[in-house]
Amino acid sequence: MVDISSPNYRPLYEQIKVLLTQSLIGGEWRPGDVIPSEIDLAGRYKVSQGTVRKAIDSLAGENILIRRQGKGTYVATHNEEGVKLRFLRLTAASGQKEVLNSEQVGYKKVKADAHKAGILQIKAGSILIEVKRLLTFSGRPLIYDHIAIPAAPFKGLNAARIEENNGSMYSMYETEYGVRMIRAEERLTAIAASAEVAEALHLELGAPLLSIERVSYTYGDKPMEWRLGLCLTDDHHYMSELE
Amino acid sequence: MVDISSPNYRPLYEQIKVLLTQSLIGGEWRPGDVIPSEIDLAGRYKVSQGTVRKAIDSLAGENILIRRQGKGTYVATHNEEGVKLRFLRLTAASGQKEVLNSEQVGYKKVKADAHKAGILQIKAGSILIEVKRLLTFSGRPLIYDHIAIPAAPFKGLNAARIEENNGSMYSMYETEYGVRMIRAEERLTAIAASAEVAEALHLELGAPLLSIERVSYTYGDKPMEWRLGLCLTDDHHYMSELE
DNA sequence: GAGTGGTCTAGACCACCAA
DNA sequence: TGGTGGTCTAGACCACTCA
Repeated sequence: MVDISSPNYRPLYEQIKVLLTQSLIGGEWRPGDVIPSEIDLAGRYKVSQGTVRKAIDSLAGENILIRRQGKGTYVATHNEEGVKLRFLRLTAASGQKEVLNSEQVGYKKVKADAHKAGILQIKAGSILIEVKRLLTFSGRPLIYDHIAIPAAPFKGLNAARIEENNGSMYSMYETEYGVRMIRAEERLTAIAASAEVAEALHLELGAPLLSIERVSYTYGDKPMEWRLGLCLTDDHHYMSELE
Repeated sequence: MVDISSPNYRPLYEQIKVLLTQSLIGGEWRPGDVIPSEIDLAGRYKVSQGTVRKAIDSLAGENILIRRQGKGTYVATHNEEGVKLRFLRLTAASGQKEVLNSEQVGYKKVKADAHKAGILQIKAGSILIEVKRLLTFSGRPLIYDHIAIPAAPFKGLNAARIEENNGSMYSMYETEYGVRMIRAEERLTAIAASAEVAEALHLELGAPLLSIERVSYTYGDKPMEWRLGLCLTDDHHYMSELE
């Protein structure tokens, strides 16, 4: 029970939502786990099942939890088939399903410049891990990716580890470090290919490319990854749904 | 009341949702109107207030209805400040607010080719209205727009009418024809500027542009507008939220 | 104060799943 | 068969708006 007459009143179900989120951050339930049933949670927090239900509904709507009738409520994960590429909006113009492959072309640790430090909300000069890679779709190189993450939460990460995970960064973050990305923001522009990228993607200098700058956020809306993808879009496009 | 043992069982609130949508399509409640209160609707459909509430919640989540505590539930509209440019994802890199202006550079009626007819789900050869225009942001030309809509639902539309509405197409569709767009899909690619566009946007031939192909849908997910925007993105970007 | 949407509860029953 | 989430109801009370 909660004091309803408090000056900074918040609906009960929102408070429950915060408590659930804290259990997720704290690692009580990890990606892929089943969380306790609605009735159990109602008992734990001393509220009705309907209130817990509303909190879970909200988290399920944000793709943080997944409900499965008859089985239980699960912590969402990037590991399952079908959800693996949840943040990838690039699809073939033909609609064909494609085979993705990742080839690592660079790995280093650097000090964060002011720009990236600001975006990732860390101190300028903190250590970043930066990865460059080439993504091929059905054998054709299409994306030149540049990824930066703070080194601190990813202790022990190295180039070989990424290779082992076959370039599936989000799976690796979850499985090995318990860091789950819940949402991302992307900024798209059209640019002309630089020499470095033109060579990697087998293009002419100055060819138009789709530039996708992405910032990914983990629980509590904390930014955890910066990414710049330069994409060839002659037979692919970026899909965006407006609602 | 509804037969729950029917073979093709659907939750009551979904059936209510369909009934509400039909009233929207039929024009019983037009954009900007207040719909009856939850209690009234519960009485009309012979269900509990909670069931109506769930149906309305769902429609509100799709931005089709808007709830205002203490006042009532409204049919969403593109006419209000703040919602006017709901589908415009292009923002200044600086984050500055901008003044938009539209200059019409072309207006004609044509027969639909197979491609557009397929997209708009009309017969090839049907009459389309096609508009070309130049959008300027704070005085600078940034988007070269090409718009196509079926002529049939927009009887009496002409170039002057568009000018009167100052290029705000979605407002005009609603206000003058009762056609409200509820969602859209966009496909983005990077292309090189053609001669026509380069001249309009004061660019060099071959400069990289963001190409945005949009299909907009009205109630019942019926496609009603095709649009191709070619955008200069040297100091603007397209924002996309991934969840 | 009357009317609206917003929250919360308690309880019944249904649909789905696994053992 | 028992446990889970999903639907539906009825009723109480709160917060907001406006006359």
